[in-house]
Amino acid sequence: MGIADRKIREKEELTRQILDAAKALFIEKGLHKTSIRNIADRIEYSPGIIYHYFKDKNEIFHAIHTEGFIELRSRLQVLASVENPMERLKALGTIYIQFALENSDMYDLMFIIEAPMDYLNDTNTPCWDEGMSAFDALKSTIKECMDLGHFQGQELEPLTFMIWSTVHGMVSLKIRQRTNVIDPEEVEHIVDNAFKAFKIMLDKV
Amino acid sequence: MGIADRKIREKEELTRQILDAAKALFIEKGLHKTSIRNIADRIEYSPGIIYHYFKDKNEIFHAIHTEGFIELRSRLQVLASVENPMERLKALGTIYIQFALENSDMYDLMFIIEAPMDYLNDTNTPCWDEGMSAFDALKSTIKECMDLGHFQGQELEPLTFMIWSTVHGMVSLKIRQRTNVIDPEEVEHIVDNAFKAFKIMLDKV
DNA sequence: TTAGTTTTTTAAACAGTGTTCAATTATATT
DNA sequence: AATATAATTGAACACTGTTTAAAAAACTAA
Repeated sequence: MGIADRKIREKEELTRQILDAAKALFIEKGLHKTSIRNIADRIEYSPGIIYHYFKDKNEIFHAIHTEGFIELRSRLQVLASVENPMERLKALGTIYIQFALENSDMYDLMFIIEAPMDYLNDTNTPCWDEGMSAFDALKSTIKECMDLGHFQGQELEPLTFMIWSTVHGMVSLKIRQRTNVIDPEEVEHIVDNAFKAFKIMLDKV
Repeated sequence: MGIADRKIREKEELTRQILDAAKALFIEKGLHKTSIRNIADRIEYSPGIIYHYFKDKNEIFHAIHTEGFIELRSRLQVLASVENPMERLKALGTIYIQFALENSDMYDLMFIIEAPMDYLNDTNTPCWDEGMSAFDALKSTIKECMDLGHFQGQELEPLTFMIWSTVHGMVSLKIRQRTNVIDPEEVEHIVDNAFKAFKIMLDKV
């Protein structure tokens, strides 16, 4: 059935249009100032149509959050060539921070706002797959470090969560404008310097 | 003028009523589900009245955020009796985390949501005083640690921001439901264990 | 080509949001 | 008691996410 195929294709195309419009508006106007009507306006459809393609706004947020993880994963691909696990761990942090600060709205969506997690709760999805696989990737790198004798006296999972928390903490304080505790001229480089401080620490233990 | 005094007192009383109602609703319904009309309903006034006491919703958020800092500061008072700065630093982290998890809506208000920072921007307030003084308190404890020979090769400010980021990262990932990357049964204690991992690290450097 | 069926899309409505402001009510002063 | 001042309200405005009956479009079969 060629017609049925085309219909499926058309449905997918509109789904993409909605997500692309939403994504573009997130960057242009910010996450909070993007409404369903804004998205509908941009794709030149009535607002109602969106609810035939997505359950609610949270599902749109979740879908884009998933695409953010795909982008992050692809950025982390280059780490495969880094042999030394300690070097790889540090490079992972650098890429993570870079991703967060270059795509702060996307990072916000992935790791700060409630919407994508609310979607998981609403649909009774027990696991946050995207988060889990990212966490596992970090965990396995840290495991390799431990196998080489680093981080002695530490447990793998708490340590992994702690390291993730450190970089998340830095970028989320920056994104949510809590870095104004420091000299405004220095703010630009504070995250960089703080991450350097963290790398110094990691090397010592 | 007794009448003028009473008028001032009455104005202060209504201001307090508004803030108390808002605070109570934040805890009962959550930050996001509390509206100006909810607050007005609770104090049995019309919604319009609130705008004679506060510029906008952000100012209410900011005012309560300030009270959160007073509460946090008072909790940190006990640290004065801890002589050893390393012990004090670790105890500071413990109290900070406890405060955050016991008053997650208040923590959200203080360190995650945009509203109080938006208020500072709207009113052209250059400094985030509450954040700065909390940061300075942390900084001076870490300075004492460094004077005793800890954290060699580190710069004070980046290190301070890094340590803050670590605890902030842990609690904010928890508060915004990103801890579901771990076995649900372990989630309860993950922040505790991660902070233990951090303390082990601090002791080694 | 026409008639009937199915799918897609819309417009309007609902209940809510923050905010503003003219009109009203209450209080204080002369 | 009349006037001036301050406090409070209610309705309106321009939004928000979401639902749904109705209209439009597309497809199928005679």
